[in-house]
Amino acid sequence: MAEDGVHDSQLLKGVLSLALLRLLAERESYGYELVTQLHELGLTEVQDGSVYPALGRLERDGHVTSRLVASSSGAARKYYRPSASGYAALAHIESAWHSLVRALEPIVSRPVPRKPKEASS
Amino acid sequence: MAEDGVHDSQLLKGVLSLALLRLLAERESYGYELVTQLHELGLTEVQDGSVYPALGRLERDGHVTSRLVASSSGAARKYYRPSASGYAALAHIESAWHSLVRALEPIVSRPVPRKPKEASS
DNA sequence: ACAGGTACTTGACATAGACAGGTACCGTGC
DNA sequence: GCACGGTACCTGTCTATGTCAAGTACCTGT
Repeated sequence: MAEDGVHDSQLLKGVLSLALLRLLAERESYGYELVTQLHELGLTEVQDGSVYPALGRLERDGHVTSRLVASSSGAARKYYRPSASGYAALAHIESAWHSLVRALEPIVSRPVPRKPKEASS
Repeated sequence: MAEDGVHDSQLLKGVLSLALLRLLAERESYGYELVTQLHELGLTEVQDGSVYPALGRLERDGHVTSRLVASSSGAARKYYRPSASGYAALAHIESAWHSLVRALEPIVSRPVPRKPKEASS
């Protein structure tokens, strides 16, 4: 068990763009590689079919720019890097993420009061 | 500033049911009160229009049971409490949440390498 | 009777992911 | 030369969840 890997699709929402932006801030990269990196981070459920559209959205919103680079070992790669607005968005989302984590902490980090049934002693 | 309150609708997805289930594990409650509690936790963006459907889903999925209780100061309240399956679901979602937080930590807790533009001295 | 707070419900709408399929490039083996 | 598998990307369809806005209903105080 605990063979985790997040696997709760809803929780991923919004987090993907955060992770992507953050990874790209670290260094320019492309979809295929980002998927691999996400998997290594433990986000094993993330599909490439989620990543490419996400990158598309980031680009559409002007948060990243892309350039095509021919590869000698397969199809051409589309490298992305954050734009100035991407850095701003990253800061914003990251702060929202921290707020969320902090907001949830008081309740999730407290042991669950077990009381599945009334212990009618 | 910092008047935050998460406000990134996508990030809330999936987290709402976690928070709701957790709060209900703490003690039986009803929609209106849960909304208030969430706001106090810092989840100020959560609308009652999100909470009631969420509670409905939890009930539909058998994770909570409800009972109607007349109130002497307004409309009747629908009190919810987790079922056995709700406790199981809570444990599951909570573990997924922790995995997610842990997975993101290595990247978000590192200072962002600022490089908005090539410093062409 | 009416205003206003309490409390729940509903429907139209938007969005992000999951999933599955398709395209295309490249080097290797035969 | 050609099939094959790995690299790389794109797209369409479906579903879940939230947002927003509106509506219903109960109860108390005036």
